[in-house]
Amino acid sequence: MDRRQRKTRAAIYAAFEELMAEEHYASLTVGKIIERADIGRSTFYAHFTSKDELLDEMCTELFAHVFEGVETDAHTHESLHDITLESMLAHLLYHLRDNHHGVCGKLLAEGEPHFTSYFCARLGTFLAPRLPERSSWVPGDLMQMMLVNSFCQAITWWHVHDYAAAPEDLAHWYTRTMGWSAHRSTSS
Amino acid sequence: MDRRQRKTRAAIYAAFEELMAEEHYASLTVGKIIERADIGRSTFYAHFTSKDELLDEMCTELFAHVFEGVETDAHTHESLHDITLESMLAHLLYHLRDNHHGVCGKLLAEGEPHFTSYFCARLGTFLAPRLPERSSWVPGDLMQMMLVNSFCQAITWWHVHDYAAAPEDLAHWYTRTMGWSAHRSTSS
DNA sequence: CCCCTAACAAACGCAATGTTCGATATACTT
DNA sequence: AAGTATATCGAACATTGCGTTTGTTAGGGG
Repeated sequence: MDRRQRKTRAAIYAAFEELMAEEHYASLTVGKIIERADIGRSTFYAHFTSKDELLDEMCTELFAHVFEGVETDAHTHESLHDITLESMLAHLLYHLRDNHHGVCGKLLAEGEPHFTSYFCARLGTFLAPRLPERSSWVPGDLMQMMLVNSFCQAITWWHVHDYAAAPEDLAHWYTRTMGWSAHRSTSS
Repeated sequence: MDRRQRKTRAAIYAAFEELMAEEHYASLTVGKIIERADIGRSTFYAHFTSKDELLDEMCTELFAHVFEGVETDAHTHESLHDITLESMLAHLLYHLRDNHHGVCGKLLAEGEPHFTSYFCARLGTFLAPRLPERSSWVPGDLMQMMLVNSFCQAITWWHVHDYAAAPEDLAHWYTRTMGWSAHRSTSS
């Protein structure tokens, strides 16, 4: 890729992250982004069609880091047979807190619909194979929606409380509330 | 109140509900509302400062009907000692489905942040005194957030599936998933 | 070195917001 | 029934943000 393109892309990303730390995503405008990034209006639109697309692209990267990071960490730091769902979730929470200044928690807390649905979808595919067997008389998709979203709520709560609790505690509270504290992860 | 005011107010409400049934709340504009209501622009702003305020006002009315309806129904239709949390929730679901063509489910499904937080808050005050005692080592507000939001997810799921399931079933699935199916309501 | 193309600035049309103002019509009051 | 108050109208206005277009400039890659 052209060096100029890389530069402006980086500038946009940097401005975007700065601004997200300063105000709500909903109140961001393309005008603010290009001002902060110090680029021309038409240049922005040469790279992204909207601020939502910018967010999408950032999510793709971010989720790749976070979720893949969790998988590798889980296999590295613990004996394979000690991987519980709870410890996986604790790992995930570490990554969510430390990546990009907890932007995931922030966006969830803001209730940003785009982001929330995107994040829930990704979290769903991550959790689905790891969930314990549940009573078969509850529709699976309903069950998954509730479980995934409860975890999002936990993240939101964590963010609102400035990440004061330990990730392990939060993971424990979540798994306990959902009724499978000591379950062993079903995936390798 | 002046008859003229009542009339325009009613026209605005009617137009608003019609339009909400036709498209997403987010895509509504003041222009569409006044066109449908057939009133002048300045007239709208004489009554509401924005479409969000219109929604807020509608929520206040709607929630009053729904939640109060549930309370009176519960006391009317069942012997006092047979009131379980699950049956309360089933009642609530009946009201949510039948009031204003399931507008609550629609707005929850659209992930409208304003509405969702408003609804969750109201649902929280409704559920809080009725929840079973839970393990004290999970922060109470976190627990409530997860429980309340899971119920919202259940409503969303129901809406997406065109309210095909019976309210009793949904309430049962929810209480089972949250781990207190047969609990007796703690409030009278 | 030269061509290619990304970036730029400025301006545009568009859509939606929320406000203002004088004229008109409608409702309460007596 | 007449008179007064006021709600509505409608048209215009400034403002903000969007997304696009244009010709020009500056920089990178072959």
